[in-house]
Amino acid sequence: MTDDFRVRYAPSPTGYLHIGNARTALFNWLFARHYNGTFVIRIEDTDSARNIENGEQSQLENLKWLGLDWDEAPDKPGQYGPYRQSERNEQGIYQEFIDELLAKGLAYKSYKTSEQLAEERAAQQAAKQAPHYIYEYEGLTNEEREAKYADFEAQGLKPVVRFRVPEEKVYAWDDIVKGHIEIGAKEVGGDWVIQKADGMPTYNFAVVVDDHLMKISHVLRGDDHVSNTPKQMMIYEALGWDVPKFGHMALIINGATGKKLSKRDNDVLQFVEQYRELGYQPEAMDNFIGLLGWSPKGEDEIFSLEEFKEMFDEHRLSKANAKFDQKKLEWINNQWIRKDKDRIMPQLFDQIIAAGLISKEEAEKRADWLKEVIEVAGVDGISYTKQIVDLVREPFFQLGEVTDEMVDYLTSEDGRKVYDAWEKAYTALPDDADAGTYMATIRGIQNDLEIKGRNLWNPIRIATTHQIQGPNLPEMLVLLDKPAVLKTMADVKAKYLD
RNA sequence: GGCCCCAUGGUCAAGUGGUUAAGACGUCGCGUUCUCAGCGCGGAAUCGAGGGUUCGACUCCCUCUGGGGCUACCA
Repeated sequence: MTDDFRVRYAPSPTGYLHIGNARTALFNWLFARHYNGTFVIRIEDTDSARNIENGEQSQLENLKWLGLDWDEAPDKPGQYGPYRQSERNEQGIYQEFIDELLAKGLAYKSYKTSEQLAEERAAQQAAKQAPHYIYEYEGLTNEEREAKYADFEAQGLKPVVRFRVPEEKVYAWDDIVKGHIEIGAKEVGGDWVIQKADGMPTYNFAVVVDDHLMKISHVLRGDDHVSNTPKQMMIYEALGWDVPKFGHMALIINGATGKKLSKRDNDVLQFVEQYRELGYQPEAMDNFIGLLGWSPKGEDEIFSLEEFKEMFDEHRLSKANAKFDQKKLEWINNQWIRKDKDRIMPQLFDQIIAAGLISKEEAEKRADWLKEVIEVAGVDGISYTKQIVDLVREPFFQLGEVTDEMVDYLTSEDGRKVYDAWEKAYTALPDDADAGTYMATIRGIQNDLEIKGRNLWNPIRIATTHQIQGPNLPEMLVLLDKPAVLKTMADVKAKYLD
């Protein structure tokens, strides 16, 4: 580890780990690990009203699940702690710098009520002006201003602290992903709040203080922070601090709405947790997310975290927003599921057990059989492990309905002939016949009756499994219990053929 | 409205002045096969539009159009 590269992921515990956050975390991790730097996690919990119960814990847990680790965090204190802003605030870390700005006259106390602010804003909008904070102490001396403060205090008003924006300045930086960007100070909307009435610092202020104190060298974050950057640069400047390098990554877009992926979009699964429950693999999530807004040199698409780490190059970060492509995620997960079946098998067992198709004990007892069932049922076609349930249910655990179409196959002239021949042949076969034997038996019927294709296979398939389509029939027959199949056949015969 | 960013097929994207414009997902077709899945093969973009610059532009510049982000005592 070197101190040259110190990056951080700074979530606020207002919800569970979101795909967009996971991506920010992943790229920061990649950046840190690729350059042998330090990866810091800082919790930005300055909005107590929005913090949720298990937000922090759940986010960290899901980050771990994704295979990310960190060097400094609330649960792993380093030398720049604490790592929660609420705790840092309690220690007066922000207050110190707020006082400094106040003393230097670079910030001031403002007592305007939210009603006043709303009025001002409404008036400006009505006049077709951009909303812009109106400085209330224009032309006053320090003493006069202090006197006003005292007045307001006497009225019982609580102040916020606003930063006095140097309107004439222009802030510019060379963005790691977007290149040169410059934004005039007057565009930030006027003097902005650095400390709320409840004493908490605001995001744009705390982030600067913390990034500086934690010696963060590179800030990789979402595009949506571009317009915050000038605000933050003002603080660095006012406090005489060096500015870190910024990199603003393109956003992940909801394909349906075309907008930034939002927690309120119900048409897309938003949270890592949800994918985890469906049986997506962490490797697949990393793989997919790592390819959203970033591309490797070659033509391969399947990469492990370790490979991403080796290849990582911040210059290959994309500038354009990327739509979230669920289909591609499914394909990538399929690739990871198939990559190492033995590793996935326990998860598949769990899904089948959870669905109530088999008990845990029974699954263990018949593990070899269940493994075969999973394989034959078509595990190679699933997108996530939970899908295996629907694949194995019929005919291995339950029988489906016999549809009209199936009855037609069964009761046709060919169907009846095939059924009789099959019943005779199958009954005569040993209980442990293998797939080759079943295949040969069916081929034999084909030769004898000169019936082939669907007219041959469907009646047998339907009589034994109640299915008209499914995995290879001979392979299924090997896995099905012969007495049960005979019973199924007898029932079908009694109901439709007699 | 203002400011900022972006623009190669449905999607993710490679490509940094001269290429038959990679690859992947998805999709369509064909093949394998009783069917499904899988697998194999194949089809589909002239690079948002219009101007420039250049012997030559997907690649550079400008304008337009389109999309996105921000515009809180949220982060």
